[in-house]
Amino acid sequence: MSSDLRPPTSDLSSQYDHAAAQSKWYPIWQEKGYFHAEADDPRPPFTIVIPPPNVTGALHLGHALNNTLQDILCRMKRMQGFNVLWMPGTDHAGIATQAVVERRLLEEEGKSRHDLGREGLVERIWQWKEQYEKRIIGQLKQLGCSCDWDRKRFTLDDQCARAVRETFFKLFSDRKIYRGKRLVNWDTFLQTAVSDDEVFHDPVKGHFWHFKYPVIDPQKGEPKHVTIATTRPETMLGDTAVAVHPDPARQLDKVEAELKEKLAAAPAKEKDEIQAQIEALGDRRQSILPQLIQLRKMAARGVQLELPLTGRTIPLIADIWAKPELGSGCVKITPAHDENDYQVWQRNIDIGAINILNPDGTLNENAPEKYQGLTMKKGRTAVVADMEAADLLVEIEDREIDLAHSDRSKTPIEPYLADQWFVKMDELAQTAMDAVTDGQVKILPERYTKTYLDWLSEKRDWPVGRQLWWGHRIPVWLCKTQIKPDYSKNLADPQVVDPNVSLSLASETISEVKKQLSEFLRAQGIQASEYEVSLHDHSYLHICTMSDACDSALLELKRYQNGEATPQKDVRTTVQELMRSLGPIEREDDVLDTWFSSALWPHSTLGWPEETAELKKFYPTSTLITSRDIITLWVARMVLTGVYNMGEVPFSEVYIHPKILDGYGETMSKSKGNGVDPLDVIEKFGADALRFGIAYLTTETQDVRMPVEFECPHCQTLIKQTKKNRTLTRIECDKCGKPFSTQWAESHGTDDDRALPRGAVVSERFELGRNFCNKLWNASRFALMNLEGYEAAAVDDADLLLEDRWLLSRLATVTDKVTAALNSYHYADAARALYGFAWDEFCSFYVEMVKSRFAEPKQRATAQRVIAHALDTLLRLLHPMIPFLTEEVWQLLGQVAPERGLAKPQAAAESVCVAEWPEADASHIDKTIEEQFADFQKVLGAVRELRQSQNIPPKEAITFVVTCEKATADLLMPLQPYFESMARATLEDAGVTVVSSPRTASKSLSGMAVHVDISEFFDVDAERTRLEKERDQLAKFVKSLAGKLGNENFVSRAPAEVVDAQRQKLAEAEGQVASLEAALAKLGD
RNA sequence: GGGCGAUUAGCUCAGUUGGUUAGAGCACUAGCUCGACAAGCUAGGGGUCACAAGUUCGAGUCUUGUAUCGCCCA
Repeated sequence: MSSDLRPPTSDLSSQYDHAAAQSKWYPIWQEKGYFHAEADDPRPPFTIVIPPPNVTGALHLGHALNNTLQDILCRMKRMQGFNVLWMPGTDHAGIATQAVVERRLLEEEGKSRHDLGREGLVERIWQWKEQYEKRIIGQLKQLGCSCDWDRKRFTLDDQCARAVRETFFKLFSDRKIYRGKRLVNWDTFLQTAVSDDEVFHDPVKGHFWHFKYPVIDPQKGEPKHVTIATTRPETMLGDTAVAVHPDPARQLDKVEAELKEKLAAAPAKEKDEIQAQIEALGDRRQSILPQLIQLRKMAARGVQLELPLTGRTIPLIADIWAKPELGSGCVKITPAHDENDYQVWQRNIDIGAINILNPDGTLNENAPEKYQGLTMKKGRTAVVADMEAADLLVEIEDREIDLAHSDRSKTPIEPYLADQWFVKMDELAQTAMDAVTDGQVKILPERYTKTYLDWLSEKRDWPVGRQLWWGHRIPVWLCKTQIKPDYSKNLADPQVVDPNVSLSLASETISEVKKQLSEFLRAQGIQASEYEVSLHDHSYLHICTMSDACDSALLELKRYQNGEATPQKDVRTTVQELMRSLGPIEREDDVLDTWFSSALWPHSTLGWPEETAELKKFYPTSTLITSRDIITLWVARMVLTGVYNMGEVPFSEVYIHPKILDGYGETMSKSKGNGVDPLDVIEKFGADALRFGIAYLTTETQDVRMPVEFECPHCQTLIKQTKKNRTLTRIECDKCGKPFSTQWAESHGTDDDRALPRGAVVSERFELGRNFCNKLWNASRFALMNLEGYEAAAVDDADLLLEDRWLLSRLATVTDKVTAALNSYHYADAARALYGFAWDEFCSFYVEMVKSRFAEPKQRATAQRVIAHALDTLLRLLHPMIPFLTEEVWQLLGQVAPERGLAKPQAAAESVCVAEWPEADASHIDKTIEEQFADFQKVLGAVRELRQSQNIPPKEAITFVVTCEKATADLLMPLQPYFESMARATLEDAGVTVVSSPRTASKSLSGMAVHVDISEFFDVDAERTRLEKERDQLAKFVKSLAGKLGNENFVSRAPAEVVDAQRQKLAEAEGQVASLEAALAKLGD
């Protein structure tokens, strides 16, 4: 694969060309099949399933983070010899995608989904999906992700559909799927229920209307009206009761006690306010309590109220939801349109519930005729006006209301009572909790286990139906039986949803229907195993189908019912019977919640329900890397379905990574205009820089703030993104004044805006990665330039110089550190270790020191072998983070040094992708060598510092001596050439007694002192100032140490080694002070 | 309202079980084009570790409280 390479010579550019490397290597990796995993590969498997990105839109920086982290792990594991499968794919993201396509349809063509019809719209969404899936996959490839593209899946593809159907059928057969009435968050724009998780709350300015409801036939002394207050007056049309607290006096006591407790604990500035509240409560005892007690008695008597405007009467009831401490103490109850009122209804089932809304948010036939068809907003105005006209409006207060909005359409949510499909969660949730508490699934960082367990422990049933067209259609047919069961038995209240009760009670009565149905279906060639029937609400049949053939058969039945077809003779009698006992049969229109299909992702992608070789080999997967906001929605549900379908958890570890925020600490999103397209970063800095930057900032505790800038496409000036300018469609450059368009223009701009050149959004935080890549590139160039004549051979330890041993020792340490860090998801630690080693040790010292050795024929060969080996190891360690650069250099290195290694040189792998992951050679780790080298570094640093502080021009050669112990002197003297080349300084002597020139600038180090001869550059004042400053600093340190050691408590209670260490430090520091004093004395006046 | 997390240099962040004079990158200052690298090199300035109390011989690190910010859940 090296045929198309340039020769590795010095004509390589001094800037790393990331674009070229990216476009060259990715296709080759793919052709070579490095990313493809086979089930019959005997090596141990390592599997990650990608958190499938939504096909809603292109990937943003958060995805880049998520996928980079996965890729780093996959690439390392691949090098470690695992059979790595990274399963890629995308998510159909039901509601989100349909909403995007619908919005676009409306904006661009002025059409609604109803204009297109179900098939037409779904067709459009498929087109959208194709377009964005392509873009997303392109982005992942640009990023360097080593996914097995031969196995790409989509949550709505045939394979996933099979898994979904199988799972649904299994759940249905296990009686874990039921249909119930629930108050849902109704999005009137999209006309679908949205889950709680898709709702956000926004405070808006609103009002509090106080209404009077007349009491019917009040007894003497009883009030003629009951006052209630509401923020949503139009819902009164659906009221079914007014509630008063069952024990208002005790409730007031309770509230008062709580307030007093709060008062005692409250900080001074809040005390006044709480005190005022307590007093107000006291007043209420006088003003309102007697009346509430009276109302309570009236409720017990069964008093009815007149519900104004409707001609209905509603009961006054007693319920704890009424708050005697607030407002009038009474509350209207609208069970079909308020969560709390719904709960009241559950406790007082007789009051019933009245749904006054149409799916489109207008008032329906349950409202009085004059309001029907009005929107809620218009209904509100009308109701308020009519109440006022009837003299039943008491007052209007201003009030801020926390209003629920749909995350998808951004319109207000209407609570709405609707039939919904649910998955029973009690047992399923428990299995998912057990998996984590047993330690079968480990969540990292550990604190997120709490999020997971807390959510599951609520065991709330999962509403899985969505009134959408884009998704897996629920495979159920519904119809009403015409056979009336005998309800003379004492049935549970039909309003209470309990499928088990209904089922057992009514089972006898439907056996007849079931028999007819199975006869019919058998005649159509349908097996009993292909469908499952259950009874709902005593008279509704739910037929869950497992096959398309079964659906066709039922469709045929529907056609008979509609008179569109006539049954064959042989089934005619059966069909006639069936048609007598069944009402019209309809297929469920709803589709499943997207998370239903994503929940199956780890096993559905591997072929379940087929028992595939892949499933056997790669399930359970190894690890899941995802972001914390879907721990509950996705992770928990994958565990639950994994255990349910496979009998085994889907993965053993879950790593939750941080989130990328913008410079203001806000989450990035397209809708805020502060998103960053990874491609912009890749174009400007390169994929390697992006990846390294991401790894570098992926720490365990913190989310990451990333201030972002627009880059002017005309002059490359960076313009800080602010909350204000991020939603402009065009910006004029601060510097060149020319306008450019922004990403906001794509969705909100005019054609004129979009015609302008686009300003990329980038962040200077990726400069770190770019600079690092460039540094490595140049260090590699240096090595390549000097490897001419390289011959592989075993290197004898005796031939290694101090710097070689030091480098190898450090390399071994770093190898261990990086491996351990990556294995435990400490990406930043790994990145920082590599950055520090490569830049500050390999480049700044080893490369500098080895320069002179390349000029020495005798030393050249060993130096070449060591540097080739070190570079080889470094490339392998860095490859998971910066795959393109490392591959580029790996190939170049392979041309001049095809065989590498110290003890036993071996042929290098054909690609760094498949090279072996380095193992630290423990025999190379040598603390003594590292300490000795540190002495050298200190002396070199002192010389450089003195040179600068004395303003000695860099070109001037200087001489210096070092006072130190003999052993140190023996170490330093042979390093003479390095002082020469790295500080342009000659070490003339070193030892216990050395003769220094009369005029020196000195620096004292622990156990050593460096004296630079400055006869020719002498600046007494500068030197004195510097020495004094240093002495004062040290004196302070000495004082603090002496104080510490003088403290009897410290000496007696601290561990001996700590005390000893302090003593040693003190002695050293005192020595340094003395030598500084001496140097000062030598300066004279 | 409940839970989780954060607050360290102008900015973005590290700082392992408490133990040197608290680190890095960017930005800043001064000097440097020496054949790997100006996206660079050398040196330098810059911090009361949010605030308060406590535990301890010793606190950026542990405890409690306060303030501010973020996220999740109701």
